[in-house]
Amino acid sequence: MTARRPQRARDPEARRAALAVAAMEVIAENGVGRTTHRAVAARAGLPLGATTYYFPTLDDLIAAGLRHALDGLQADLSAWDDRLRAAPDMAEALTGLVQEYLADRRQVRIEYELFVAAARDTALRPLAEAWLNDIPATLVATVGADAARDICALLDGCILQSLVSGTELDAPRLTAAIRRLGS
Amino acid sequence: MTARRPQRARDPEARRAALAVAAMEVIAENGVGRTTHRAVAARAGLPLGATTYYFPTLDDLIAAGLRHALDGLQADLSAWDDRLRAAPDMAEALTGLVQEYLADRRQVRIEYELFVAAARDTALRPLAEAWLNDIPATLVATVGADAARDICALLDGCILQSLVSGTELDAPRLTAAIRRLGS
DNA sequence: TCTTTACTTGTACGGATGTACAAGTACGAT
DNA sequence: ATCGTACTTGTACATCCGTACAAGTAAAGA
Repeated sequence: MTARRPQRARDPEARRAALAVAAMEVIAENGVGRTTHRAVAARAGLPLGATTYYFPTLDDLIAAGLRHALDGLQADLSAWDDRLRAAPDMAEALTGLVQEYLADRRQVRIEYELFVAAARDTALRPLAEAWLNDIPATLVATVGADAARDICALLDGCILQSLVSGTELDAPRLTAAIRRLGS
Repeated sequence: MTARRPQRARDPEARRAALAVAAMEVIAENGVGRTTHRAVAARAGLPLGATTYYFPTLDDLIAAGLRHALDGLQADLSAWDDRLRAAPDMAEALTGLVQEYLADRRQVRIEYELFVAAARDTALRPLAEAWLNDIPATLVATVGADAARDICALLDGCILQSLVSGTELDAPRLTAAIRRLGS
C-alpha cells in the first residue's frame, strides 16, 4: 500500500538464506507443525511478505529450513570422516564425535523433526533418506558396508535415547558396543 | 444455547477414553503440531465442547493421546517379553517381533512423534522415558542390563531407518547384529 | 533519460483455532 | 417429587493462520 518505511538494501540471495536459517530455528524450537510464515519472518527480522515472495508456499519454506539443516549436517559428517581417517581407535573416535554432536541439542532435535515429518510426508522422504544413508566412507572402508550400517543404527538409537532422556551419553558402553559390531 | 439435538447416553469414562483414542489417531496422522480440538472431536464423533470439558487445555488432550498410545505400546512390550521367554533363539525372535511391530506404521509414527515432542516439551519427558526405559526383562536376564540397552538402541535405530525409508527390515542382518551385541 | 523488471513492504481477507460460556438435560440424593 | 450437580451441546469471540495483492522503490538496460 503506502510503504512509508524506507526499503532496506537489496540482497535477494542473503534474504533467501536468512529465511532458510530462520525456518530451521523455528522448526527446532516449535516443531514442523507449529512453524508459520509469521514466526519465520519475525525470526529473520523480515516482513511477512518476504516469506511468500521467496517461498510460494509454507511447505516450501519448511523444506528450505530442513534442507539448510541437512546441509549443515552433511558438512559435519564430512568433517567426521576426515577425523575418523586420522584416528588411531575408530570406536573411541566415533563415540567422541557423537558426544560432540549431542552437545548442540537444537541440531539434534531438527534431525528427528525431519525424520518424523518425512515419515508422514513423502515429499520430505528424499531429504531424510539423504541424511540417513550418508554413512562415513571411512567407516565403510574399515568395517564393511553392513557393519557400518549396523553401527549407524546403533548410534541413531543412542542419540535418540540421550535426546529424549536429556542425559549424557554412556561413552565407554557405546565404545564397547561399536567394537562388538565392527569386526 | 438452544441444544435442540437430543443428548446422547451419558458415559463420562467412555467419552474420556474415546477422546484419548481419537487424539492418538489424529497425532499419528497429522503430527502433534497439527492436532486440534476440532479434529479430535470430529474423529471421536463428539461435539467440540466435549474436548474442553474433559481436557481443560489442548496440551492435556495431546498428552492423553500420547499416554493412551504408550499404554498400548507397553502392553505390546509385555507380550513381547512372554514370547521372548519361550523362544528358542532370542536374536531371531527379537527380529521377528520388530518386523511385526513395523507392520503397523501408524503406531511407529506415534512413538517417534512422542519422542520428538518430548525432546521439545519437558512435560512429556516422563512419558517418553517410560517407553524408552521399558526393556524386556527376559532380554536383561539373558544378556545383562548393558547389552540389553545396547540392543534396544540398535532396534530403535533400525526402526527409525525403516520408518523413514519406507523399506522393509533386513532381517538376517539385524539378527546377526543382535547376536554380536549380546556378548 | 526513460522504461522495464525485480524486489520490498504493508495490508486485506476468508477461514481455522483455542477457549469461554450460556442454555439445556439426565440422574442420584433427599 | 424436587433439587442440585454433573454432564451435554451449540455458539461466540478474539486471535492467528496462509495467501493474495496493490503500492512503492531500486537498479539495470535502452
